[in-house]
Amino acid sequence: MLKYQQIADEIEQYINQHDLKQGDKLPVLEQLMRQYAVSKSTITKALELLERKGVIFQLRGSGIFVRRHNRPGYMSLFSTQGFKRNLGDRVLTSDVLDLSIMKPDETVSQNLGISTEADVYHIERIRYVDGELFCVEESFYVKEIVPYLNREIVTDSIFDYIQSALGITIGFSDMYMQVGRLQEKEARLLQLNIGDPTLRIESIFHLSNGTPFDYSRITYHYEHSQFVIQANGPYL
Amino acid sequence: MLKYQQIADEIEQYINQHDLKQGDKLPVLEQLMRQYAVSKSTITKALELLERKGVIFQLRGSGIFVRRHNRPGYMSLFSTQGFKRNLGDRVLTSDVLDLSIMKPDETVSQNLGISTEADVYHIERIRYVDGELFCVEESFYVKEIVPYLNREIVTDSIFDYIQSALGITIGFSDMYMQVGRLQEKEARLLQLNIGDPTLRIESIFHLSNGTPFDYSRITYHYEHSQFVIQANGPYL
DNA sequence: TTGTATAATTGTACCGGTACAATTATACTT
DNA sequence: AAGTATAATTGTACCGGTACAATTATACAA
Repeated sequence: MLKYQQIADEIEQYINQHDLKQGDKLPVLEQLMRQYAVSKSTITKALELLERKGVIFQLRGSGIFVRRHNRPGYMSLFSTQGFKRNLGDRVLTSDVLDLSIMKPDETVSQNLGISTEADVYHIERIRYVDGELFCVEESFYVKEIVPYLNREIVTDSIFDYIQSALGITIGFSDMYMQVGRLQEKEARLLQLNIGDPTLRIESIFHLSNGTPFDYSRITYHYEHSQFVIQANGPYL
Repeated sequence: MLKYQQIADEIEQYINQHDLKQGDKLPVLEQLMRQYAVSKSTITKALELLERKGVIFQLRGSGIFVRRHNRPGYMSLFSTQGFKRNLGDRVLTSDVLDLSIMKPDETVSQNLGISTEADVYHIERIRYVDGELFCVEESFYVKEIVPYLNREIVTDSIFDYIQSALGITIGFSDMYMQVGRLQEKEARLLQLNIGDPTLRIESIFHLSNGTPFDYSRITYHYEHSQFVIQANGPYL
């Protein structure tokens, strides 16, 4: 494991364990250097990670401070995208409605940048947070990249599997979101009514070399989904 | 202006002017070093900025590549938060419904971390993108930090003003979003019907020293608002 | 007490370097 | 043509350093 990641993790743990609050001051850079016995740039790198993650903010001439929003019940928008971690103490479970191999239609092949003749895994799941209906998700994985999936993997966490078992590293994702009304099938699955409000997010996940490998459409239960996004500058 | 910001801007311009597409390769690091006559770490910093912004991705052993999503009509979620730039060729205009000084209620004072006795500016605007109804926004600015606002400033861009004229630097923001149904007043302003779907985003903007100075609530017209978020790893 | 100049603190910009792992190109074999 | 070892390419991790601007603390004056 990389030094700066390790250090970032430890600092974050420290913050959580000591239940530090917004504005609380952390040890100064030089102190952290000594404490972890690494160079300045390594500490800087670790702190930068934490800053991006919304865990701290740094103020030159002053110090390093804890950043913490104060609204329980809001999930990070990014933590719900394919990852079962980072939901804090909440439990994410799934019902698998479908797991099959198929040929993609025009839209899917377009978004994944593959031919309509290539194989894709098709997965449909209902997801729950603490037992409450959270969203329905339909996703497509390029079979050439993710050659094998089974019900167990798909019930748990697909992303965990493809990273740990297949050694695939995920690079970045594009998420497209819009608000709309529920259609018949979605409404039935979410136990809501046709025409009810909903949030839809389409995501395209890319390997670190830029190849798309997963296209997914998530439809959220509007009453049980609220998200927080911690954004950073620079605001130019 | 900082070197690495300057370089980042120039590289981004280059990409746009030459209309490079996803996957196109940029000059290698060493070439960029020579080209801009700066050290490796400065180029690295510039590229890191662009990577965070979703403009490029880097692949070690291979090169630096252009990243570009291909859905016109989707606005970056962050560019619509207080900034009139970065909307591409789209035009953002506003109708100011109210601009007044008042005492904050409990909710507002809580979110801004001030007493209910402190003064705040209250602003209510309807916002249009290319003339189309986009959202209604109600925002509160701490008067002690932003001592003066007028109708002209508020019609244009508040953030531009407080940064350039007041020299205030914005640090970070927390955004809370959820989907719901329109209430009477919102529906009227957005020319929609009561109960129609909507996206609501509350934002708290902080100075770079962590002090909140702006709390705002935006209610979006669900038919004219679709957003893109370009996310980066690491996905652990 | 209140302001004000001065000094100490502290993170950031930028330089230059070494080592290395991941990728890609090349040469070689089968 | 297709695989395979080898070398060249290329970005990232990490080190250590100087200079500086923003903040905060200190000492002093009004």
